Amino acid sequence: MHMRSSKSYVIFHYRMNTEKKIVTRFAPSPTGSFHVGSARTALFNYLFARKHHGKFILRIEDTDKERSKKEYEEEIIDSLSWLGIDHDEIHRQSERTDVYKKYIQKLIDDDFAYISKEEPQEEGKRSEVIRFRNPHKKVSFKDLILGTIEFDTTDLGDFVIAKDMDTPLYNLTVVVDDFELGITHVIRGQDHISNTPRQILLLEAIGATRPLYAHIPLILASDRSKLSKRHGATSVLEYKEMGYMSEAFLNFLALIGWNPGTDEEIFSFEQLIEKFELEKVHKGSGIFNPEKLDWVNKEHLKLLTEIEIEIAIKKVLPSELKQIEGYSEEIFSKIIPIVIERISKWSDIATLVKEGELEYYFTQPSYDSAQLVWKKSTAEDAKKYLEKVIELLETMNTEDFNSLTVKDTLWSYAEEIGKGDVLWPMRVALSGKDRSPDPFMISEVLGKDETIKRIKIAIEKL
RNA sequence: GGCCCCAUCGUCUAACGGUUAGGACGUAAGCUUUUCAAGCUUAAAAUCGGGGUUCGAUUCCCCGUGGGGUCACCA
Repeated sequence: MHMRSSKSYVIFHYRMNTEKKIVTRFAPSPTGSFHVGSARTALFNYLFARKHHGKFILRIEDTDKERSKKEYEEEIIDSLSWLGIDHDEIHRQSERTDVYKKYIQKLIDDDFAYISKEEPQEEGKRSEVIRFRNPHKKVSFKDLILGTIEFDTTDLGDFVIAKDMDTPLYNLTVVVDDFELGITHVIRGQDHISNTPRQILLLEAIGATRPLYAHIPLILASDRSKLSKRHGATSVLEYKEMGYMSEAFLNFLALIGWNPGTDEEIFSFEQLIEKFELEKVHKGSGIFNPEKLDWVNKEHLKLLTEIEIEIAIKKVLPSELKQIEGYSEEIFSKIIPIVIERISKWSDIATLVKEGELEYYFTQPSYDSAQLVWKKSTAEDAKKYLEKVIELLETMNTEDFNSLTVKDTLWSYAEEIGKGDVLWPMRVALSGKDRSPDPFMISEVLGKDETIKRIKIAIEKL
């Protein structure tokens, strides 16, 4: 955006100075695992607040004493902390009963609410609750994402706002807290749209200013249904355990329902804050696509420096790796570049180890002698070629033995005989695998002596 | 079912009312120093349907259809 005239510049500054500070909140209830959808809601609230140098509040909505669990609250905190979404304030609704009580009393005093005698139809229901006196009017609000939404609140009836003076319910606590905490923007999932008219009625009754609403699209499973356990991992911590990078995970989440309008897709957390715009958030829900997550994660992986990789990788090394015969840190640090190229997330390392894809770097592989023979060449040929390979390798300097020099040494011979005829048996001699990195890279890791030793073993087998 | 919301490739998405409807993931094919991985190139793949408005609709309006949300003394 360019300033077109001094006039708009003035207006811009005027607004900067007079607009009140933006305050957003993320208000999860600790009644279950911390979901990826919740993470995205938290992210958008965070991004918006940070971008505008506002405040981001975490509010634990634990008014339901039966369903709320401390362990779930801890999961929320842990998840957000892994994601790097830090809050400026934290509040627990269970600790604010007195505040709500005051408002309930006022509502009753002002005749906006009343104590209602009930005939309990179900077990556990009370014979007396506090209901809001519905004014039966039309309510409309301008959603920042969806535009104007209108409801006829008559359909809502006299909804219950508290079970008793000390047991307020969701709609009441939300309205009171958003007001008392000075929330300017309520950014939440579209599943809350139908709560909005109730909350508007309530906030008008308590004389609260109305916040701006932004209902963000939902994240759906691949069959367009609600994301649930049967679709695979739904909790944020599961993704942490699967070895995704938090920054990549956030990047991926942000892209469901939002994009900066350019072709760029890979963003750091800082870039996300810088580029995020509520106005660019979509209306329609999006599907959680795990393949794209893998790709985004891999892109972030590629951006890491060698040191970062080394630190990260050491944290996730499976214990099985160290149990491999011949394991050494020295060899392992040599294969890090090879490993990085073949994974998209940290847990893939464990898979590589489990599938024996790393073992041969540390220890002599076992394999069937038939594997050593490339296509139509014979065992005798393979033997002959390998003997020549050794002869060539012997001429090399131990200090100067790396994938490039090995390649230089062997290349013309391989081309002369046939690349597959020479390189395939060499590669199998070193790895024992039908599939692996090329023989030059493996040679570099193994070093001259071990390379020659393994080829000799192969020759014995032929 | 009532109320509310939504609708571009399989998926995530771009496109002042004028584009050969663009990009990315995934898929397929090919290339690159044997295999695998990575990389590169190419391909297939979309404006839900019907009416308007307009010289011209992906874009604006209406009606269908489809999908989703929500209808608690849960949040």
